[in-house]
Amino acid sequence: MSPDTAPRPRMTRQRREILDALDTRDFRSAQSWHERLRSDGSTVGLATVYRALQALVDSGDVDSVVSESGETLYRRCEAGEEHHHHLRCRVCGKAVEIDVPEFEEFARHIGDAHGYGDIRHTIELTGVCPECAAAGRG
Amino acid sequence: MSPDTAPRPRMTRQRREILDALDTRDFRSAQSWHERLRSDGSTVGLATVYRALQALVDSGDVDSVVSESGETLYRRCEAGEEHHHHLRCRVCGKAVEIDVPEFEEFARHIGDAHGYGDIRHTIELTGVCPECAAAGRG
DNA sequence: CCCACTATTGATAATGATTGTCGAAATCAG
DNA sequence: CTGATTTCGACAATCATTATCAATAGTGGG
Ligand SMILES: [Zn+2]
Ligand SMILES: [Zn+2]
Ligand SMILES: [Zn+2]
Ligand SMILES: [Zn+2]
Repeated sequence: MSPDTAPRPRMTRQRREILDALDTRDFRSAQSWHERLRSDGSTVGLATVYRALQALVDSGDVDSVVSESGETLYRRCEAGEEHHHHLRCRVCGKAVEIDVPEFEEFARHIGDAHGYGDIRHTIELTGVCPECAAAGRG
Repeated sequence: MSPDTAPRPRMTRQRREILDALDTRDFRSAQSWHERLRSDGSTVGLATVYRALQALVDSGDVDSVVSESGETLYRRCEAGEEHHHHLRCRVCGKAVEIDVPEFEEFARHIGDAHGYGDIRHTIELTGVCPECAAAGRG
């Protein structure tokens, strides 16, 4: 019942650094982003990176996918909040955004046909990017 | 250099029990299958359940998917080794097999267009099944 | 500019799923 | 039946992620 004043987030040095690091276009784990930040001179803590990434996912500024091994990978996307999917390199994480026009409607139909509600879908393509293939990392 | 004789797996009481338990049609975590086995009177160990499920996935007899939370879920499918996808209840795990006709070819095209090789794809639909919705578990 | 009030940080402990270890028990070919 | 090997299972170890909590640092007012 309390007015519940919106708690506006503070702009801290750590959050600036994390946003800056996310400037690239790869899917990486929280730990990987943390390593990169540290190697770039930041002293940000791991827990802070996890918290910031989670917040960014919630606000729609960052996309996350769960890898085959169960790790969560994060990436700042070009499409903003718009719904889209990815073709991601399994080796280096580099991703391009794709869309699957026919599928969005198809998913709803399938759900209806089986009486399932609140349908969500996951579509991810993975492969080995040209660079990784050339480097024999495939 | 050694002939490397194919080591055929032994049929143990535990493996029989696990295969029997998997007779149902839900996606469940290894821990969940283990609980069910124990509550049905089995004394099988958790590690054994993990090992058996992994082996069954490798042999193509069981499907696995990684849930949103990163848990791996297992299910014996009707389609055998054939490639297919699922519509799964996020609450109880019940799943139906679906196919996504045009997508298989589409995936390859997208991969080629971006120079990515060894393309794999994941398509999973999740929702709340009629039973779970009726029970207010949605 | 200084203070007080909190949100945030970060080192570390805790959690939870999964995998590794290793002596004991069980399978199965001979 | 018997011995060589596989498999079991209790438990420790690992790995990603989350919770703790005292210390630190934005922010808004004076
Ligand atoms: Zn790559
Ligand atoms: Zn979509
Ligand atoms: Zn259900
Ligand atoms: Zn497919």
